[in-house]
Amino acid sequence: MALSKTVAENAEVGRTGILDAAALLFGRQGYGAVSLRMIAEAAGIKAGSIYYHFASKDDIITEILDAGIQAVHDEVRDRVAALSADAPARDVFRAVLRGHLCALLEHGAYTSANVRIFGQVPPVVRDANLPVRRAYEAFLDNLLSELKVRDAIRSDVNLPRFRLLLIGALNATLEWFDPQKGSAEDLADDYADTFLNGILSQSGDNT
Amino acid sequence: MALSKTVAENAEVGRTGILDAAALLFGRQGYGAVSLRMIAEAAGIKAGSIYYHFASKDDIITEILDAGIQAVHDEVRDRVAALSADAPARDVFRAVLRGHLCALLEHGAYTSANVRIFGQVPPVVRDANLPVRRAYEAFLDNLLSELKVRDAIRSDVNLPRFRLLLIGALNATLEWFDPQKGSAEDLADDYADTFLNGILSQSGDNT
DNA sequence: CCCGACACCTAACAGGTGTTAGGTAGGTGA
DNA sequence: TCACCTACCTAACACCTGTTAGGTGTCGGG
Repeated sequence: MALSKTVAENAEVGRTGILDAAALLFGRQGYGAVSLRMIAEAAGIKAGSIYYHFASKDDIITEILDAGIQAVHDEVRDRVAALSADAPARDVFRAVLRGHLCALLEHGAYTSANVRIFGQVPPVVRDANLPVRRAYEAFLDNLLSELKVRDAIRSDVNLPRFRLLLIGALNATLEWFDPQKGSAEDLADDYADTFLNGILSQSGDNT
Repeated sequence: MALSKTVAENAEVGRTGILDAAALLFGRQGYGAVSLRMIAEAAGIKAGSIYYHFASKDDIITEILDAGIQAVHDEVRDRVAALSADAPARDVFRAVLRGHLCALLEHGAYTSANVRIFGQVPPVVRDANLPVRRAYEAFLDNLLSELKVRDAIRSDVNLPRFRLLLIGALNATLEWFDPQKGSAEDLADDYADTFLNGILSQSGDNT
């Protein structure tokens, strides 16, 4: 009875439970600061049992990193795909920002872990994550250059550099974003306006 | 002779050498991943000797965090102060971005350590860093609101939020910036143009 | 020539690290 | 009923952690 319930719980937890717990801890405390014993405790098991599901600590983090990027990529792709083919450039740009920010800020233990610890993970782990990362970057670059071809984006904008600026600004939001002070979608729309229009007065004052 | 040379080296190193080595390592590998023995080795001494200069690991990191913010604050303040009082808004904005990026990207072991590990440091350390951090933020807010009063920035721009967007985008550059592919000043000017003017075509296409 | 002071050293402490070998309880299919 | 598989467990491994106590050599001042 008590035991069968335990089994049922673990059946729901298991491998996924370990990943969830690890993603949360890595994102909050950094890669080197989180031990397998912390992860195990958060997942409700003992440290040694992790090795039934994963070959090493690096193995766990590799999987988390990939899932983090993929979640954002999927969310952005779906939102853009939901638009009609001739949607205004402003709407496409908004969909990108909304997808990225919602995935990052609202259901993103894996995503925020990726943003926070990618820079401090062993080189072999970072290299393993690069293909998924590059795929998302290429997807964004394609989207942006399509807008440029449509003449919606100024021709003098350096697109790869703007993509870096954009992703950097978006990812940085998880350092201060508070869902109680406004939704991720509102934030995305506000950011979109800033990026599209700039902050300079139309009057062109420069005194 | 050999010994006196060692002493001379240590006189130059000592406390500062420990801080320099620690800042570099913390920035690269994260707070929890860097041990006192690593710092000691990088500084050319033994782990126990660190306690002659610092009371604890937290003590070291606290000092690094403060110095990191202060370096950026000083650089930006000096560059803005060097402008004439009636300098065009565009020049003021450029000076801010140049100062921040140069401090961050060109001589910033402390600064980049701050950006990378502030989020993963023990709460007590983070709290100790908040006053210096808030001072820089307030300085930037003042600068920006001055530009707004001068009618250079559109009235519908949410300044505190734009400041977060700006700092986030600037800080993110150290994840990819390569000094061999262009100077920090050029990057700053490019970013400034993007923020001021936006990326949208003047023609206002939205098809 | 001796006295501190300075800046380091060694050796050890209790506890934490990733990882492994071997054991065990409960459910499944024959 | 039996064997097997899954998903965990315990105990230990060698090593690394922040930190401390006490020792050592070199220096400038009296």
